[in-house]
Amino acid sequence: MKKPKPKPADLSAKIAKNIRDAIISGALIVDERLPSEADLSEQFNVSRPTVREALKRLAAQSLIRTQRGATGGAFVNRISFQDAYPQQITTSTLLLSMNDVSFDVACEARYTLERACASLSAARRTPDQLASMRTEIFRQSQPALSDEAFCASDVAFHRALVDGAGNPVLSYQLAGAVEAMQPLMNMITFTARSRAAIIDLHSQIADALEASDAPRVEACLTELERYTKELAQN
Amino acid sequence: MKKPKPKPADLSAKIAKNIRDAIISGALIVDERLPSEADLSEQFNVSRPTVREALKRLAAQSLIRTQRGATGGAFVNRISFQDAYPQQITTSTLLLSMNDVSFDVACEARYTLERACASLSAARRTPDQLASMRTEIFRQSQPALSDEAFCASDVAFHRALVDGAGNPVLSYQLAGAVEAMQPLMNMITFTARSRAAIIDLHSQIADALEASDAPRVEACLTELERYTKELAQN
DNA sequence: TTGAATGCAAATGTCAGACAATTTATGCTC
DNA sequence: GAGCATAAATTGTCTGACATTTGCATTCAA
Repeated sequence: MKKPKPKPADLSAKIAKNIRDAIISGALIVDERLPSEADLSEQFNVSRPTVREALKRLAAQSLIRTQRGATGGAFVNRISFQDAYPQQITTSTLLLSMNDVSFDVACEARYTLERACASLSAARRTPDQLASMRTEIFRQSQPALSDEAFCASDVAFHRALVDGAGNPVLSYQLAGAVEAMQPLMNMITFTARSRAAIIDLHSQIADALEASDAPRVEACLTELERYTKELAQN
Repeated sequence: MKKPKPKPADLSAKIAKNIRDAIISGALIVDERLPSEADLSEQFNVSRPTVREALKRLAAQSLIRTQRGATGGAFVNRISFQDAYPQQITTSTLLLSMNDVSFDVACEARYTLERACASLSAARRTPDQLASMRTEIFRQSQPALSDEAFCASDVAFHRALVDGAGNPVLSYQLAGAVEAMQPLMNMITFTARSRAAIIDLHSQIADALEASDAPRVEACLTELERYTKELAQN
């Protein structure tokens, strides 16, 4: 009655949750070494394989890392933004492909978030980031570029724009939204004319960022959103 | 020479990557059943415990689910937004706490993203979502509320605002940014006066959303960001 | 005395086989 | 035909063992 359906979690899941909670709460701090697998199996009263399954779950989330040898063991991992990117992107990509998210909805989310970065990026973008954008624009102008490579360059351009905001938290959150769109974008075939239109908007964005003209960046992004949706309908 | 440092991944990690790639590429489709653990151990030429470690890694990412019994096995999971929320929040929270992200940077990211939702939410928020916000505002006005409960209600209010945009992708991406801030917010002590100021802004936001006045929502959020940062400095 | 080689110990990685628990399908009985 | 018992398939867990890696202490030689 008290538990009508809350599934009776497996032992390895319970143990993983136990350790995960300890990490989140701060009871286990970064780089701290967990007890050995043998010790853990004794503490939790389970066998070593079960403990290992639990540790692998945590390793899959980058919460711990393991090291062999005499002073080895499992250590609480300092999750870096770099560690978190691939997972974030994988999850976002699968969310879009598995849940019948329409192109328009995904596109709207992406450009809405990106516009949010516009004013910060206009104020803070570094010369380096501007140069990255110009490089990608040049790459996109090569007619021999495949559609996929064009999309990849498009992603790189927009990531440089986002990184221009100089806020790592923002960059991380946006990575999922921007990169997860790529498989959807890959389904579009770009004509020479549509490429030219996109490149033109990219150039305007780069110019506006260089001039610290945030409203114009936002306007270009809005136009880019509209144009992308239009392309996707054909 | 070809591999200066690429770590020699463990067998269970290799197998997990193998299956994960198959899922991402679409070679394995949603709800498809993987071979049994015995079959997999034969296919990959490893023992069953090793296969199981690999499957647990995938289960930790919600890529598969397992079921016992005669017709049981491991099935490709349809990742729902609901599945992805907790992971997204856990990762975001740890990223903030483990990487010395300053309160200001996290706060800026959060409110920048939230402002991005303002115009959509002003146009689309449902009466239900407005009611949720009013409910949270009322809750926040109870003087007996603990600081932690006040923060939790604050999160609920802002999530209703974000959900008002009616874009699940946006809601998902924002969840990480908003919820991950909570541990940082919990370190603030709210005086009666600061609570009143926050509640007043919340009310203004709800009013502006009801009136579909997007610019005013954005202005209030900006003021709320400024005020929150000010509180954090004391 | 110093340095390098060696061996030991501790820990994770892997394997093999067995049994338990759970769920479905099957076949038997009435 | 319905209901019940049984069997089969599959994951969950345990036990024990061996392989591999790594750090450290010890030992031996220069």
